[in-house]
Parts: sequence; C-alpha cells; structure tokens
Amino acid sequence: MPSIRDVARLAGVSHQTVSRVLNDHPSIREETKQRVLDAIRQLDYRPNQAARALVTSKLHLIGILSASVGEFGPTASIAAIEEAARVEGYSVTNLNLPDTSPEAIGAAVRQLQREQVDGIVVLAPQVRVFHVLRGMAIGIPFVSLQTASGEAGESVAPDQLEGARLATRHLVDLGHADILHLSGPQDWIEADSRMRGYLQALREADLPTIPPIRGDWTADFGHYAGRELARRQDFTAVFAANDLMAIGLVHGFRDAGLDVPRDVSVVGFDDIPVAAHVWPPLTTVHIDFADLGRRAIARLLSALRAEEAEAPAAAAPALVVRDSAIARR
Amino acid sequence: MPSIRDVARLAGVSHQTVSRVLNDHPSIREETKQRVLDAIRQLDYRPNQAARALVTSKLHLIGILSASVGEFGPTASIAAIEEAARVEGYSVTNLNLPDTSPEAIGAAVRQLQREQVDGIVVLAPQVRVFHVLRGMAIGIPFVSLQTASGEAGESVAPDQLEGARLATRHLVDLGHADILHLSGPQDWIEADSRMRGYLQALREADLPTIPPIRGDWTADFGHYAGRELARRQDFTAVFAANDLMAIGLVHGFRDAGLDVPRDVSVVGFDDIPVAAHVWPPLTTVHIDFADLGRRAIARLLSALRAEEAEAPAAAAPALVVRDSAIARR
DNA sequence: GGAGGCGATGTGACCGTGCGCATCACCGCA
DNA sequence: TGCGGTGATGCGCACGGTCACATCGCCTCC
Repeated sequence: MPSIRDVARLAGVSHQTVSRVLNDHPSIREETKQRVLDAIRQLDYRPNQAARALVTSKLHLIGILSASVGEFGPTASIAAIEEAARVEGYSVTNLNLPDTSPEAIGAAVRQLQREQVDGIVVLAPQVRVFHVLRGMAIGIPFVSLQTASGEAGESVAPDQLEGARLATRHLVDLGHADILHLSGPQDWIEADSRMRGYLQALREADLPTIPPIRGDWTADFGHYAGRELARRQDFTAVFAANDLMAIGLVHGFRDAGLDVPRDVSVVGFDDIPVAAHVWPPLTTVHIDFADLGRRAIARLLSALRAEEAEAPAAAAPALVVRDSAIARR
Repeated sequence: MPSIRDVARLAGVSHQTVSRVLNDHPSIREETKQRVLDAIRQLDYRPNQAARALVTSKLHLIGILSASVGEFGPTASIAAIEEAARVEGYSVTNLNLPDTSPEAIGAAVRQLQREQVDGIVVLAPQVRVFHVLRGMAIGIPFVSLQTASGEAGESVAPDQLEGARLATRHLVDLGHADILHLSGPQDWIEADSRMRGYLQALREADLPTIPPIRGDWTADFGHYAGRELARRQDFTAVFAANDLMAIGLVHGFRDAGLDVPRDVSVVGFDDIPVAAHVWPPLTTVHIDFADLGRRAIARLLSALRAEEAEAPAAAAPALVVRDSAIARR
C-alpha cells in the first residue's frame, strides 16, 4: 500500500505538501496541486483511515442507537443512513438496545463512546431515551429521528402529527363519527404524535373522543385487539397507528365475523410494501423513511463539521387511499 | 483518554508488558498480569482502535456486500450480522449494489478493499456475483449467505432446497397434482434452489412439471401474475418462491374472481411477520434469517483468526401450515 | 532600500499501539 | 564452576498521517 511519502517522492514534494493537497489547504500552487494529484492517481493512493484517526482522534464512525429493529420503518431508515454515511466516508455501527431501561441506554451510549464514534443517530423513539440522553450530557453530537423539534439534540422527523390528522380526517370525511384509535406503546414519541394528530382531527370536526387502545406495533396485537373490539359496537372506524397492527386488526375483525370495510373502516400508517396487497388493500399514510435517514445523516455531518445546519423540511406525509375505509353506511 | 503508558506507569511496568497483557501473551507472570488489569480498571482504559489498526493494518471492520435490501429476509440477516459483529468488536459497513453488473460488483469490492475491511459478507445472491468474486481473487476472506457449499468462499446457507421440497410436498399430500411454481428472478441462487426443491418434490411424487413463472420477488409482480394466471385452468395449487409474491398472487387471483384457498391453494416461503395475518393466513416455510446472519459472522471471524471452522449445520427450514392451502376438491 | 508581511513549502515531533531484539535473572547440567 | 537455555520484561522503532514551527522568496510600503 502506497503511503503519503511515496506520493510525495513521486511528485517531488514533501509529504506535508501532499497532506495539504488532501485536506484542501488554500495556499498550494495550482501546478503543485496537479502534480500531487497525478501522483496520487498513478499510485492509486488512498489515505489510511487508521493513521488519520489516530492523530485527529476522529474515527469517521457513526453510531446508530436503535430500539425497534424489525419494524419496517426504522429498518428502511437504517439502510438509508448506512448508504448516505458511506458515501460521505463514514462507517456505521449499529447498536440495538435490548430494552429501554435507563441502565441499558446509559450502557449503550458509553459503549458507543468507547468505540469512539464521532456522532450518534438515535432511532430509539422512546421518550425516556431522550430523558436519559439529555441527562448524560454526552460530548458527542447526536441527531434523533423522531423527537419533536425543540428537544435536546437535533432532530429530523416527519410530520407524524399531520399524517395522523390526515388519516383521521379521511375517516371523518367519509362520514364516520365514532372513530377509535389503536395506538402505539405508551412511551413512544411516534405513538404520541400520531395520537395527538388523531385527537386534533376529532377536535376540529367536533366529534367525541373514545379512549385509545394501547398496542405494541405488532400484527399479533392487532389481531388480538380486533377480536376483542368486535364485541363493542361503539365505533364504525379505526385508525391504527401502524400498518402491521391494522393488518392484524382486520384479521381479528374477520375472525369475529366483522367485515372490513363493510362493517368497520380501517386506516393504517406507514405504507409498508404489502399494504397494497392484503385484503382489503389498506388505506394508509405514506412516510418516506429512506429520505428521513438521509436527512438525519446530512444533519449530523453538518453538526460534525460545525457548519450551519440548513434544515430542509422533511417530506410531507401523504394519504394513500385504497379500499379498507369506505363511507359510513 | 488514558493511554497504554498511563496504565504502565500506574502498574509500575513497561508499556510493552501492558500490551502483552492485552493480547494474552503467554509469558506474563500472573501477579504482574493482575496488577496491570487493576490499573486498566482503575483508569477505565480502552485500547485505541485507530492506533491498533495503524500498526496491525486490521481495522476491525467487516463489509457487507448486499443487493437486496428491502426484502425482509436479507434485512433481518443484516441486523443480526451487525449485532453479532459488534459483540466481537467489529464494526460493519454496508455496501448496497446499485445493480448486479460485473462492473458494479467489481467497483463495490474495490471500494470495500479501499475501506480496508478485514472481511466481507456477501448478501448478493446472484449467481453472477460469485463468478465475478471468484474471478477477482480478492485477498480478503469472504463468506456468502446463499450459495451452495462447494463454491468459492465459505458459505452459510439454509437448506432452501429442502424447504421448497417441504412446501411442494405439502401440496402433493393435499392431493394436488397440477402445481405451478412462481419463482424468483433468473440469476438468483435462492430462486434456483427453491425451484430445484419444487422440481425434486414433483419428481418424487411422479407428477407432471409445469414450466415455472419467473417473478421478481415483489408483491406487485405477484399481483400481476395472479391476474394473468387466473385465465389458465391447468393448475390447482401454486408454490410461490417468497411470501411477498404469494400475498400479491392471492390479491391478483381475488381480483380475477378466484378464491384462495377454495379455487387455488397457495404456499409461500420465508414466513414474514404479516404472513399469519393476511387473508387467508399464509401457509409458508419458516427460515431463521437472524440465525443465518450470526452464523455468517461466526464463520468469517474464525476465518480471520485462522481458526478451524467448526461448521455447525444451519437451522432446518420448517413448514408452517396455515389456511392458504387446502385439500384438492 | 530595508523592514515587515505573506504565500508556498519543508522539517521534525507526535498520536497509541505492536513487534523485533536486547537484557537479565535463574535453572539445570556436565 | 561455567555455560547454554528459558521465562519475564524493557527499549526503541515503525506504522501513516497531521500539526506547529521554520524557512525562503517576493512584494509592498514608508
């Protein structure tokens, strides 16, 4: 492997000049710069990241702190994050939280610090994770994917509240007055935003609120909830906080003899790939998770480079109308 | 950050002795070792990976070469790989192939080499990827997740052929004689194994073969295929090479007025999380993708450490019987 | 015309490890 | 008693970059 000194020898300059070329130092004559670049190309020279990391104590490593792998959304975001980070010359290390206890979070952050990550992307959308993170005053820039802006650390989040409002509003527009919400788990920021969007839409339409059911994002829970809820007759539509629960819910209703959408309308959230193909095709809200991941990396990198963050708005969520919600009879 | 010399000073030894303790050198007195370990604990010392990488020219970095992110299976494997690698002190960088042309594969491998990865896990299950890899004679250990054993590089693969045989056999046992196969794309090793399993099961049962339909793994294709196939009446059951296509297929059949399982039985492959909750709940073959990922890392690390690979057998695929396939009328 | 500033480049130290070799005490054996 | 072997440890360097500082023309300004 050629080193910076080999390049210097070939170009007839000092190794320091080569280093300057590599780091875009301003005071390098154009001609010298070209000679160095030629030598670099000729030798197929690549800077040794380890050596660079040793002296700058920057590993060019980004840590992902996640707590929800397995769901479609986070997974898609993670893939995009890795892709975007690699393009910028960063590696990514993914640390999945076994649970969201303060101890586990603290241990995870310390672990990432020991691995000397330059920055952290937090994909662990539990409220308590932020409390712990804020309390730790870690000396590393971090970006979160879900929290509402104004919290500690930068954040990049789709307007989940607006998406949920859209979904609920769709049901209202179809004539439904008794709309139930199957929400995500207690502590989750996303669950909270979606529920707030639901409540806001009902308030705007001056409709009564039914206490939401707390789910756990899984299709299995949706299935269980569907069978239980079928006994109640106080609603004609359900807004589920994610597609997986919505699909399970439809299954549960069917088991109990209820037809979707004839007897109950259902709207989901996320627009996972199978949403269009289940029966009935699911009306849902589309979120661009990959875009979200890319955005997070952009933010984090500008923080690392101490640049001004330009903060482009996240892509707006969009309602995707299919067949699982119809006008109230 | 404390360095190895700080530890040495505290323990009253030379930095070299500390280094030896860290690397389990045999000739260290037990008492000295304990003194060093105490000092390490006291200072909360952590070896600097960059410095270590500089001198050993091993970055403790594993590259994943993938070509199918977005599918459930590979994604689950990747998550497990990252987890397992981190536990062993390795970081992971994920390189997604934009396409599977030989140029793209070559460029990707060179890119990983430039990033100085210690080893590569190949999750790009196209036949041609292996041809290129074999041809490149890269000087880096690599493990693939899908290829049949006996090919270049080590491989860790579930017995897909057996899984497909199981699925097809299930249809045969239900009395079906005209069984169609909706396969994966041409070039894919997995598609090939699953097709071979299908053919083998038919041969064993002495049943006629119908030329398989080539799909692309997506639910959208399954949907299209279902609508087209509904015109033909030369089959009573379909074995789809993955769940996504199976779900789309059911959707397509329904659009064309065919009921699953009453008119046609369908069996999928993978057992993705929604498989149990779509209508009808999908009979499929369960594959433990996470286990596969862990196994790949174990293999790769033993190769990196020049150990003897123990080669434990992969978990056997298991048929999961639900409601999408019933006895032939 | 000489002092001072600045742009372009070179020199040497240093970052935190692992490795080769040297050193030293101690033991066994002829 | 002297010599070779061995186990435990230390010394100094190398890895490949970056950084602080030195050097050296050349231009400007009083």
